[in-house]
Amino acid sequence: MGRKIDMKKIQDVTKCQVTFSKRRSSLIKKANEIAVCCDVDVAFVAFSPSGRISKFCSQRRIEDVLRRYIDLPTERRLTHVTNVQKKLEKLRQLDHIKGDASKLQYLEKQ
Amino acid sequence: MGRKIDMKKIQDVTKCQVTFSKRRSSLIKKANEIAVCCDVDVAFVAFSPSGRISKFCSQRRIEDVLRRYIDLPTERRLTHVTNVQKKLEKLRQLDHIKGDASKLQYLEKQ
DNA sequence: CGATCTATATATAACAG
DNA sequence: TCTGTTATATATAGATC
Repeated sequence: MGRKIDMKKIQDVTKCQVTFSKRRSSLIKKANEIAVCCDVDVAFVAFSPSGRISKFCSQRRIEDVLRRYIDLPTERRLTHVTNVQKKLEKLRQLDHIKGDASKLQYLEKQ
Repeated sequence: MGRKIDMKKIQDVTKCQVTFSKRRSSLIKKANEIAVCCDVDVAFVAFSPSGRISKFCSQRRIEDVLRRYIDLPTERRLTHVTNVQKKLEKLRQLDHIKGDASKLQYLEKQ
């Protein structure tokens, strides 16, 4: 979408805020879509460095969904790490070695 | 993206699972992008009806991010409902008035 | 199920006002 | 900052294997 950007922190403060605002809207929109269409309870929370908080929840009380997760037995939580997150973690390790995020991400998709 | 679908629960079980799987991947990918590019801590949790759990967190321990939110004073949390969520809620009310069956599902969850 | 392909629908970076 | 436009990059429904 739009011109491609590197997978690294946006240094320009204004540009970073604009990007955050736009992407947050899209993210929440999609969270709502998956919640409705796939009938799942979804909760999303984001803390910005400046202390701002963004959240979305498909139910009335986000606390219930979040606590439902936190209250799970530890071993149950650990077994539910998604494959996608595993891939992301693998990517981070590669990034650390080669130091070029955008190139590695391209490789990861192959 | 792809052929448009209605904003209502996908009745076909197989189709619903496929859609959930695809959209979850995209959602987590975007959550990671906004976390990195905008330097924010993000947490995402989803409970499917069948009991499956999906999560993503930009930090090592998702519990920390979720609890960080839950532990906020109630009034602080309430003041941080995003404008997008407000719009979604307003949309639901309008939908209710118009009586579109597929949109009534929103209200049921409230 | 999971992967891949293709035609569309969306998302969005850069820009303009 | 906020809104709107536009050119591109992504996401994804449906189909097929």
